[in-house]
Amino acid sequence: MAPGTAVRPTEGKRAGKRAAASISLGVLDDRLGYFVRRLQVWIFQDFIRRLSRLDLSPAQFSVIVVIGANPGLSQAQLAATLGIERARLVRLLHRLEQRGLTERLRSSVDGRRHALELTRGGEKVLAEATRLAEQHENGLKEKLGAKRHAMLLEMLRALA
Amino acid sequence: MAPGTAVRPTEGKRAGKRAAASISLGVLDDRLGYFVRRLQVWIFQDFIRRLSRLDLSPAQFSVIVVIGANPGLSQAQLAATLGIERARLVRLLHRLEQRGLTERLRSSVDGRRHALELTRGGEKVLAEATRLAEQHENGLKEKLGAKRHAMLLEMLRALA
DNA sequence: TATTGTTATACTCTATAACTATA
DNA sequence: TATAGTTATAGAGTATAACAATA
Repeated sequence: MAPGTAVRPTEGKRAGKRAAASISLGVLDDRLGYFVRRLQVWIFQDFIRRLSRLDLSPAQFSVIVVIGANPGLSQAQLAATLGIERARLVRLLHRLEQRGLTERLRSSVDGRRHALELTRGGEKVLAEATRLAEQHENGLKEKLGAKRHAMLLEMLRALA
Repeated sequence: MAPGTAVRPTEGKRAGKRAAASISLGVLDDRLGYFVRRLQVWIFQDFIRRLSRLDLSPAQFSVIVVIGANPGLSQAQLAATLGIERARLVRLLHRLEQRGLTERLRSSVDGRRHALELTRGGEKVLAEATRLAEQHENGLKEKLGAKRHAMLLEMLRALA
C-alpha cells in the first residue's frame, strides 16, 4: 500500500549468497511515525493523480477550500489554520492568483490585512476539485474498509 | 496537536467587522489525508526535537535502523524497503558515511552492488538514537493514550 | 512595539532523466 | 539488454531572518 512497498527488491534471481528471506524493518516496525509517514505519502500521491487534470496539489486544494469556507479571512488566519508558514502562503497565493482562482482585497477594517476571496473561476475549480477529492476519499474507504476509514478519521480529528 | 493548530489567529482584539467565531476547515474536516498529514508533521517535528542532540533526521534514522537490522543489504533493497528513490539514498549515505556511521563495501557476489554496513560508531549512534526514539514513542503514547496508539499502529501496519 | 504581508536564503525532499560499470 | 549506483536538474516544502507598512 505504501509507495514502493509492493515492489520488493529482486534479491537476485539466483538467490544470492545471503539468501535474505525478506528485509526487516527493525525497530521501525513499532514506530507509529514510520507508518503514518508511509500512509501520508501514499495518500498524497493518489490525491495528486486524481486531481492531475486540475493540476492542484493537496496544499493548493486546502487553501481554496478554507478560503471558500471563510471568505474574507486574512493570510495570517489562513496560515495558522492550515499550520503553514506565512511566507509559504504568499507564494501559494501568488500562484493561485496568477491562475485567476483567488484574489487579495484590501481589508476595510485593518490596512495591513488582505481579505482573501475566491473568484468565480476559483469557485468553479473548487467545486470540481471537491468532486474529484471525494472520489479520492471513496477510493481510500474501499482500500481501508469503511469502518477503519471512519475510525481513523475520528481518531485523527480528535487529535487535531 | 498538529503544528500551528494550538495557535489560533488573533481575530483582532476588538472583534473585527466579520466577528468570525472560528475558521472553518470546510470539506477538509472529512478528509483523512488532511489529518494524516497534520499528525505526520507533528510527529516528525517532535522526533527531530528529541534527537536534536544526535542531529539525526527521521529519514537518516530509518536508514541506519534498516542497515543495522539487515547488514550487507544493497542500496536498491534499502531504497525499496523504505520507499525512497535510489538517487535520494545516495545522498543520504554520503552524509552518513562522511559522519563515519555507515560504509559501502564491495559485494562479493555482484560487482554492481554495495553491501551496506554500520561502523562501530554507527552502531553506537543507532543504539542511542533508538533509546531517544523510544522516548519519543512513549511521549506519543501518553499524548494519544496507549490504547489509541496501539490501535493506530496496528491499523497502519496492516496497510503497509 | 507588535502585527501583516513580503522578500530572500538555505536546506531538504521529490521526481526525472541520463550516465557508467557491471551482469 | 537489464540492473546498481551515481550525477544532475527542477520544483516543492520547511525554517529563518529581515524589511516596509500599518496598528
